[in-house]
Amino acid sequence: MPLSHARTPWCFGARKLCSAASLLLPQQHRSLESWERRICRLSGLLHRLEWPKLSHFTAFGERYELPVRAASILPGVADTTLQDIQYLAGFFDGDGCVSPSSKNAGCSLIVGQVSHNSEVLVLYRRAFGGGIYGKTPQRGLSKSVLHWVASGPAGKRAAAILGQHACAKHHELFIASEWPRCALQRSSAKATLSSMKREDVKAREPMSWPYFAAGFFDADGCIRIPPRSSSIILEVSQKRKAVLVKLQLFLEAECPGHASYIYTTGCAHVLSVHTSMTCRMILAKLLAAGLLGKRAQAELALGLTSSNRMETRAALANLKGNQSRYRILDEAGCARAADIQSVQKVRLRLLASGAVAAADEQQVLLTHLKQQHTLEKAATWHSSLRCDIRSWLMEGAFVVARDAQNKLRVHGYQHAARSAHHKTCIKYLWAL
DNA sequence: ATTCATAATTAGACCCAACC
DNA sequence: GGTTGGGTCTAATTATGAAT
Repeated sequence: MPLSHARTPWCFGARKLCSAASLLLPQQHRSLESWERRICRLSGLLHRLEWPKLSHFTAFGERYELPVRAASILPGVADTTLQDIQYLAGFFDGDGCVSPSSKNAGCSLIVGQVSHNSEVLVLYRRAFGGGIYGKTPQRGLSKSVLHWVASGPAGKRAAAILGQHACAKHHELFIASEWPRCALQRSSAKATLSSMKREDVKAREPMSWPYFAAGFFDADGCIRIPPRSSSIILEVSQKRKAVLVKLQLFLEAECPGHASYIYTTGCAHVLSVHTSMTCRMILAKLLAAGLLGKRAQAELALGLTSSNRMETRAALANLKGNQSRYRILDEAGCARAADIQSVQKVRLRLLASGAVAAADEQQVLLTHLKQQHTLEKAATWHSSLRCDIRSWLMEGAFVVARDAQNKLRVHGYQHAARSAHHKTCIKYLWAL
């Protein structure tokens, strides 16, 4: 059983330890290289931290033991509302996968989702049957993942129903719903599926708020509060540009006067709405249409004011995945970024007016500010890493294997003497 | 306001195999 | 043939700050 924070003496010492360490090793004197070396070592340790396999998850206030076996009797069609189906179709367009099973015997529908966002998987099971299974345990910054799988008759029926409402994957769903019996035709169906996944297929027209709002946005959307202003930005990123174009047309019709942009980054396309008023309107409509996974995020964003900007940004970051956990600027970081931008503006103005010497002075200042910013960001990253590793070890995570470059040897937290284990870990953290 | 670059997580695709 | 439970690999996605 993991030690509780309230009772653990190590936990009481954690903050003191951080501050004591910073006194012993004056952080302002550390070079960027030194920070990067320390971050690299801690990241190595972080990526080897694993939680015990998930035995259950909770959704809609109910506890579900894993695996949630496939239902033997399919749910009735009448049990699910049209809005639910549209939502699930939107979500499937965003995060679903049509995949032939081994030897092409059948075709399964799969939706994967991090375990804290498992409500949607329960919705799929309620609507179409199928089962919910654990996939990967939580390791490092990667959260544990669950997946809903519907195969056989359940899969076929789900594909047929979802296919009527999906805009991007309706062809794939149609193939799954009509999975052939003949082996030769199955091979060809598999090949067609593969080619569809690679191409930007023609998106179908019927968009609705439950589809976009809830489903598609829940799966593929992003709510942002930029570091330098109290505004909201909504983004939807997709490999298939055609879907985003349809979405843009839908928003134009639904939110007159709104401004959105589609730009390409790498191999994906992003639809971005950055006018705060429009974003608020869209968020309100999304909530009304049954936004589920990002409901808390949307509500937080709608409560944004100029006075609670930093708290809202931090709270929003807590509700999201860990992709950028250590890159999010704190209050001081945002202030530094704002300083850099204002000096940059002054420099450009001076350059435009021909005051080259003064502009050069600003350039020197700018370089200094940027260096300082980089250094401070690294220090914050390092400090967050230390705190995370410490608290995750206390919550029951264990180190899975020994790293070739890393001299530390830590035994599984579950099996080793707890205090000895913690002393080793904290000694290690102290040494960094 | 608009667009871009980037990092890291995660989704997706493709496996396999045991079992019912 | 379908269900369950895993695995791996990498492209896609999600999220960010920052440049223009």
